[in-house]
Amino acid sequence: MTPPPRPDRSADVKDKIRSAAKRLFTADGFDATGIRDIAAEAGVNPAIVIRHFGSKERLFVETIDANSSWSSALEGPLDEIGERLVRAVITGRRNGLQVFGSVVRASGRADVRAHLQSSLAQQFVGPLAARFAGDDAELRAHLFAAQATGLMFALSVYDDEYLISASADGIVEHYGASLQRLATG
Amino acid sequence: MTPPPRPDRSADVKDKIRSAAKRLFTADGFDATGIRDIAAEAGVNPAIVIRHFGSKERLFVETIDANSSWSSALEGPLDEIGERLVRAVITGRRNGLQVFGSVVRASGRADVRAHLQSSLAQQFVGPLAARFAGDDAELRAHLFAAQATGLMFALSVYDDEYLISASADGIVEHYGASLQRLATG
DNA sequence: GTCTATAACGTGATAGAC
DNA sequence: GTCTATCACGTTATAGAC
Repeated sequence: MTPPPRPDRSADVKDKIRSAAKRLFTADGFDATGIRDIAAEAGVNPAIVIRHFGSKERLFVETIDANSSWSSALEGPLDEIGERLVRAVITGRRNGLQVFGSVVRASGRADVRAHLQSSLAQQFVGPLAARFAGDDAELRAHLFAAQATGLMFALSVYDDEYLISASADGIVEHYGASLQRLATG
Repeated sequence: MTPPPRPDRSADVKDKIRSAAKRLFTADGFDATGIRDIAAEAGVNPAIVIRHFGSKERLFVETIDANSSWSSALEGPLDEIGERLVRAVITGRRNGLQVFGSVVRASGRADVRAHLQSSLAQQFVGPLAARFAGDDAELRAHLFAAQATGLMFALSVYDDEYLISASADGIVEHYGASLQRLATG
């Protein structure tokens, strides 16, 4: 009568798939990593990946979060937010930028684009708009997000070698100040 | 001895393929448009597309230019360059943004990324660095490009609905001024 | 000999039978 | 859960047409 212990082996398998997918998607991007690669790394059969997650695209969306790396930089004093965010993007884990790049490149798919939009809205624009002052606060929050993603874009999508190897201080000074202007005028 | 009349039928075919490719790549993106779609629209056989252009990727690179739409906005007085560029991006052909988005999403491929980099360097960063003053002119030119692409990115890649339907004047006022700061301090 | 067309190969994601 | 089939894709081999 007592239900069997139910170790629920499938939760285990899903986790293994998730972490394999996360590593491969981050390193190689959406297109270049196949279901077979993920399955091999997780030690399971390719078909069960689809069976558990529905499609490669859904697995990607469920596994990857484009903006989690620097949302913490949005907290703290508002009059230094530009500098703080720029520094977080530049010096933060290179991993965060890689993830951002892989999401951007996969954003042709509707589900991925929707995920990118809502992630930016919830982790970026929303919190900013709530803190900014003035009646154009929402507009400035959107523009702040656009400018911030511009830097991530340069570092992770088109790989601006000059900026990648430039001194952090120079970037912080100029780009941070330019961002700050949108936050506090 | 006289060279043959050279009707060169193949130039004709190449042109038809090019314009079909341009339209489809722009409208649907790199992944979603197949060689077979392009061939059908051009009225030719799929195999000759590859024969003439080598690969789908090379056809893409040869057909699409991510930044040609607004490079003209970089000319003119330097003390209004921020406003001028923002206005060009916002009010310019929606086509230019679509092309930009399709290049960005295809930038996982090495050839496409290289093309995007050199296009930005030659049409954007180079001319800017030459006109900016100060010893950090080159750094500011790169940051200017990063910020400018941030706006294009918002409008064409993650499709920020708020910005897309916002009044041009508000965006020009804030983002243009923030850009201008990098151009002339 | 160059341009074009037909058919086929290899690989990818995914669906269905067992 | 596993295996196999299916379908679409980019690409290539090959052979015909001018």
